[in-house]
Amino acid sequence: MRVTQEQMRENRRRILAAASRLYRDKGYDAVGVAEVMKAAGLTHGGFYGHFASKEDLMAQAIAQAATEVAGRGGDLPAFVATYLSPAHRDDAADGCPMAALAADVRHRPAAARAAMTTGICAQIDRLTEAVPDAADRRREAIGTYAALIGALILARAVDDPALSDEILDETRAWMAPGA
Amino acid sequence: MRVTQEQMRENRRRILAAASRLYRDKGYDAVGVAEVMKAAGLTHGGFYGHFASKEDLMAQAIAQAATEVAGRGGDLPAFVATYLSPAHRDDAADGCPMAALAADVRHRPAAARAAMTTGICAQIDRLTEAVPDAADRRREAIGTYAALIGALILARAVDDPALSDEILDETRAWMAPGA
DNA sequence: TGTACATCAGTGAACGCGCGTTCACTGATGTAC
DNA sequence: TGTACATCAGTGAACGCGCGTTCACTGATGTAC
Repeated sequence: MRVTQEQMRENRRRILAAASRLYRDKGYDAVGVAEVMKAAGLTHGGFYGHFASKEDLMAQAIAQAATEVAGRGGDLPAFVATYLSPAHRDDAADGCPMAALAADVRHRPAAARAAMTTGICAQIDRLTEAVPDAADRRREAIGTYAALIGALILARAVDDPALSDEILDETRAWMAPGA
Repeated sequence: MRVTQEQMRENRRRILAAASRLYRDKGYDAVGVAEVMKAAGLTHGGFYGHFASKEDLMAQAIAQAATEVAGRGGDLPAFVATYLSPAHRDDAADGCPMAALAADVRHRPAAARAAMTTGICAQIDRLTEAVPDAADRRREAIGTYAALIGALILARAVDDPALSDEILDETRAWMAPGA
């Protein structure tokens, strides 16, 4: 059943969006091609009309997610508070793709790593602009980014809710001693 | 071919050690039971005499790795420098199990998460003791730990060596402004 | 504008490979006498 | 101490399931006249 060219582009967009959500939620290895296609409202056979392989999908899903992250204005404390919120911790599917996938991308082929690198660069640049004028804005941005991602990963790994909350709260307090 | 009881315990130790190394190096999903057994010098059939399942092995491998992490004295700057060194980044197999596996453990069964939680708690406690006397030693320990793990994960994810080095160096400098 | 036909996005059955797991068997260990 | 035997850690072939990938087919789209 052939579909409109526009419908085909829309289908491709839905596949990427579904893959991005599922990968962040469950991890790359736990998500199959059939599951992604079903989430996009299609059957698995048509997958290879859009992507060369499952690895190709992952690289493109990361590339797309990396460009989506943008958007936040220059309010760094507000960004930090949102990033280290329980809501973000508990909703990885709609959250930061780097926190969810950066550790995994180490084991993936070059294309996925390249897409991840682009996203990390962009995020560091964005954070650098958000840092109040100071001598080492980029250093501040990198350190802050590392602490954000590390705290979110630790808070998600731990099975004790109180400890998880403590990691989020204390990391936030540690980064903004004045607040 | 039955072996000595002591040899059996030694074999079990070797399986756990091989699994711990392989998981840190390649990730849990990429390492098969047969590969672990081969690395331990055995054949795959004997695996289930030692462990109930692959998941059971992972939980026990994490539990063991978590207790091994100990050892560092109270020299926090030296620990940070070692942790954020290129050598540690490039040798995940022998490196920090939390940086390698914490993001992954979110998708694993309860036993693995519990073992990881124990390890993270222990590491935070150890860091807390290493922090010079201050009002919020535990806060400092948690924030430092988050930054260490986040920086190492980012440095390992990125495919640009210069950026990777920069992440390690700037995070270290950011955490110790006085040094 | 209307018609005939070639194109091709999507379908779903099938393939093949890898991996976790099982099991009959082996032969050295440990024990009872 | 030596012998006979039961135990059982390890072996390797085999099973079965899931998943990535392929492919013949369908039927709506887009195009040539």
